[in-house]
Amino acid sequence: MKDARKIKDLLYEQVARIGKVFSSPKRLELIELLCQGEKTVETLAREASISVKLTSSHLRELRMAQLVETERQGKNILYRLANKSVADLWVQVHTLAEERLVDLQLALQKIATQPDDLVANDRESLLKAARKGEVVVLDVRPSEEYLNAHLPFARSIPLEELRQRLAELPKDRSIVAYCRGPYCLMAVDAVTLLKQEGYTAIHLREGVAEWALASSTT
Amino acid sequence: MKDARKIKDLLYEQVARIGKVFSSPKRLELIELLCQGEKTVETLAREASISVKLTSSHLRELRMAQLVETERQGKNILYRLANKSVADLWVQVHTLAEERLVDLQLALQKIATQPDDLVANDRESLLKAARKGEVVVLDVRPSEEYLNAHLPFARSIPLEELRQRLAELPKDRSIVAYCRGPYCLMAVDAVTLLKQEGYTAIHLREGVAEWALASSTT
DNA sequence: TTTACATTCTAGTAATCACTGGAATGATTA
DNA sequence: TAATCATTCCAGTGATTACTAGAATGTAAA
Repeated sequence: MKDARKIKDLLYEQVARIGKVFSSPKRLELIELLCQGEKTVETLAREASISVKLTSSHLRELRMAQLVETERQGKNILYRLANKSVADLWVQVHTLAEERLVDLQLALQKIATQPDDLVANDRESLLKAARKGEVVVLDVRPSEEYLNAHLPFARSIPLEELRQRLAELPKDRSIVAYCRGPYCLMAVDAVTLLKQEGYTAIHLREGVAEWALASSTT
Repeated sequence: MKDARKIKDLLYEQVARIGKVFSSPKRLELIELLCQGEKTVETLAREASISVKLTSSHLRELRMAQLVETERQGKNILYRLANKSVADLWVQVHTLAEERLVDLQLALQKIATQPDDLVANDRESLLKAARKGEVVVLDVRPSEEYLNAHLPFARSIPLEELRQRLAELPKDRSIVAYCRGPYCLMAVDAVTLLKQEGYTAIHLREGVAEWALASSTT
């Protein structure tokens, strides 16, 4: 058979369809947003700072690669990831990127004002401390995202409300703030604010998707 | 800060560099070949059925994304994956593709003449049977690839030599043949040949990379 | 029906990409 | 030195991509 080549080309082409989805920065951002739960086109567009129309076309790419599903809800159309594997792959791709790309490492270092990130193997000890109430795990994402899924023992105070609700937080314990993941800056802002106000605050780079993948493989 | 957008764009752009590598069919094929061990440009070009020059430029992309390393060995330059994570990501990408893309599922079904694939959860039982010698695990890849890494208890008979070396195989036990992975057709050919010659032969879709990832996560 | 949400079509721009061919350059071995 | 392996530069083709804009279409709630 000399058509072995044709068959192979066809197979790799199909796999490349998935790869293509992960080759556009904006599409990656949309995937990360969808990792936080289902969202409307408008929300996605706003959060990713692009037009509704462009969002729509990126979502179309995602739909054609079978990576997202849609559901009509009244006037809105909700988009969600088709599968946990999609969120997992996003985490694995950005993890490999962080592992290999020096430029990305440098950019991430600039974001963290202090070297106060908790790293992956601290997950167990964080969990233990949170269970005992020794630290407060703080979810600063919008509350819908918290309601969809959150880290164990986490409390929700969206970044927008944080300044008004500071009184809810204790000053005698460490506050571990997290948001959507390493590329979301909300937790960074939260930590900055908390430190200004005299709290002990730590930034956790992991989001729900990162936590879920790490938990399922250990 | 209104430059939060700029920072985010920069971060996602970096991750997309990795995604871009996985968006070209030929690059995927090169990655799969490199999963079998280090290879020269010439070998890669021949195996992927493309020109040396084009191979060289694809490898350049891979190098710029820090996913491969090179080493000079005499006249040749050897390429190898920078990291086990790269092989793992390849497996995860093609696994997700097989999970989500109906076209790919159909194409793969056509390849397997019989529905005689061993599936993932049979790994343990295959291992047990191989250990006891109840089945023969047969590696039909070129012997350099076998020497670089192979499945536990596997024996090496490259596809090219199989017809001449049939006598080495027993007729009273099942022969489980594998090659580079689900997109490599060598094991399919081997099984076809073995069945013609009266052997009991089964096709294992997993290659070394797939096996390694599955073993490390369970 | 009007309004809001969402997609689709067309059309266009600017950029990038995969691939080919020719010619030049290096590095290494014999 | 010549031969081999590999990369690079140039130039060019054809295709695809990301994005924007305007207009039309569809779907569902008020």
